[in-house]
Amino acid sequence: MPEKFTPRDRARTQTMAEIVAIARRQLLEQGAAALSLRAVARELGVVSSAIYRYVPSRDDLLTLLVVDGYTRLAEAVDAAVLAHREKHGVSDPMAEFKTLGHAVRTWGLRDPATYGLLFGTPVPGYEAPAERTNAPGTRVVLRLAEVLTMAWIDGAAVLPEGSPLPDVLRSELDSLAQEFAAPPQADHMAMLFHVWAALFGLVSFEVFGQFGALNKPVAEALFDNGLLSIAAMAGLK
Amino acid sequence: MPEKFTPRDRARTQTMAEIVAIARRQLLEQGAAALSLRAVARELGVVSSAIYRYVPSRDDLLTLLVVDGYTRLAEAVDAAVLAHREKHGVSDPMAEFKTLGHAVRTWGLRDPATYGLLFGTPVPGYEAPAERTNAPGTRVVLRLAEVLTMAWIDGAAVLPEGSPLPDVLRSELDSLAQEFAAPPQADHMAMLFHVWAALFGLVSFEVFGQFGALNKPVAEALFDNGLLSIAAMAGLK
DNA sequence: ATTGCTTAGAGAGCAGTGCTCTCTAAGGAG
DNA sequence: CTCCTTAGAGAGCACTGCTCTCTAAGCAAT
Repeated sequence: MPEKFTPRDRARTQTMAEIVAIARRQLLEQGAAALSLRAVARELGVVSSAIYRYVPSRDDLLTLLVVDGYTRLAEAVDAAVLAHREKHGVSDPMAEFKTLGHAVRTWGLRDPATYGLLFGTPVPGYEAPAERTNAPGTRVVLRLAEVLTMAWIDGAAVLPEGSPLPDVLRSELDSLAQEFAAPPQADHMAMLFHVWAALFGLVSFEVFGQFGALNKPVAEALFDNGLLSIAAMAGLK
Repeated sequence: MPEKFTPRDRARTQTMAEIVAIARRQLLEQGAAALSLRAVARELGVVSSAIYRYVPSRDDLLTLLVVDGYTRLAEAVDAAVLAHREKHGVSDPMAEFKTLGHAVRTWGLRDPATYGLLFGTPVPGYEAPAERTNAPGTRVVLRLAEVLTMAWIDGAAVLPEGSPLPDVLRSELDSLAQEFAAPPQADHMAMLFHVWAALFGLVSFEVFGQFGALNKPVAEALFDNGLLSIAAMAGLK
């Protein structure tokens, strides 16, 4: 089918993009709570009621920004990891893990408000529609899974032994492991999850300022050290 | 000095307590964003301008709730750990660590809005005044430090070897370690920090619903397993 | 080309918010 | 009893999200 684009269509998608751009800037500069449809409309040069032609509600604007944020984060992470591979080959999972971790941290520190929107307190009364956010929202975990899985396969990482998983958990994780190409089993899935949570715990504490003001080089060194501990937790050397 | 309490004084502190109680309930039921001074005033049976006699601003109300939240969390954690000690003695740091972790998780799941206020996205434009929040805000870490430190001292936990800390970090952490009674050195402080971050990463992911809807027994088992991995990271067996 | 549906935007309006101001009445100390 | 302080009332300002109705322009079919 030919799919015509009338001038109106083009104007619409352009206005839409402009709205997201304006909202993103306001989010960056003033935080999520200060994000206002009226302010966006004002900046767009349009009366307040008019943006409701484009965005049905404030929550919907947030969803737009959530999707946008997940996508940008995933792209930053992918770019960092792939650039590393480009340069050093795929043989160093530890280095790749560190690269991934630092990419997440750097991105979060650069845009704390969006980071908070993605990984912080959920906006009350608002639930991100899974069908729109799931795909972009899982890209980083999937990349992390790829890095760790490769390490586990080729022996660069060996999962430390622990007590066996309880059955409820094992069966759940096994079915989840099906979706991966190769050998990760339930134990690997559990560890992947813990690494993921620990990494974001580290980043969140720093982005959200949970421990007062650490000066930059100290914070960086601490994060670096944290990545090493997390890697060790996963059996990665 | 005699410190008289006039009827007015008593009425004031009582009204103050009532305000916090109402706000807390509203926070629990509708989340931080929906917390409104006017709503609190309404429920207090007073005209909207009147609560400004008690609370100078909305942000200040939030501070009140932050302090209140930190205190309640710390009390829940302390109660759990101390109850465990009461029952089993102080000889099992692993069990104490798990008790502490579960206490944090349970508390967070029971009052997600307050948990989010404490550990989630900071309210933009609002900075918790350190002189009021620091003391209650550090109680849980200090308890965690106590548990781990005891384990490190009596050999129940042995810090895994890693690459030495960079100097900037080491000196910073060493001076921080001064504040503790006994042997923890910079490496221990770093690990304490990572354990703390990993624990809250785990809890936050669950409280904030970062991974869709896991059914309860699975989530519990996963968390349990996560605690084991974190403990292993700290060299705790 | 004219008809007729769809759309972008304007404008007014509602109910709610935080916060400030002024005024009244009661509390309490000298 | 006097005089200062305080709790609360009430009006008002500037802002929010969102809805409604109306006008003018886009666009497709006849």
